[in-house]
Amino acid sequence: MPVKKKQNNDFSELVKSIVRKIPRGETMTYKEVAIKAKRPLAARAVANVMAKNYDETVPCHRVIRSDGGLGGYNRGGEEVKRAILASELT
DNA sequence: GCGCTGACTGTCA
DNA sequence: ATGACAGCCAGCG
Repeated sequence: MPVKKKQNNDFSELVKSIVRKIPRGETMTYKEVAIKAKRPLAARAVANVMAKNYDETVPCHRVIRSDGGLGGYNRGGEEVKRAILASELT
């Protein structure tokens, strides 16, 4: 019983493309991604794409909230975020 | 077609 | 600074 995930639509791939473009060590907020995805108000939809349709090709951990929080990938704290970033930076 | 939900965001109290 | 409310987009029942 696979987890419920969204289908791959243009929006999903678009969002994934945006996140994929994020340089390692850098982080982008859902809002920024949504804006680049031509949907400046679709921060939630972006989050959904990651949540239900996250790909290994998409470093969701580089996508954070506007508050500076991680969001839902690790849900631990900025420390975890730094750990991941540092890990890929290695 | 309607309503709910979600890894969200911004504003008001 | 914290809590609550409303708004937005997309998918699913």
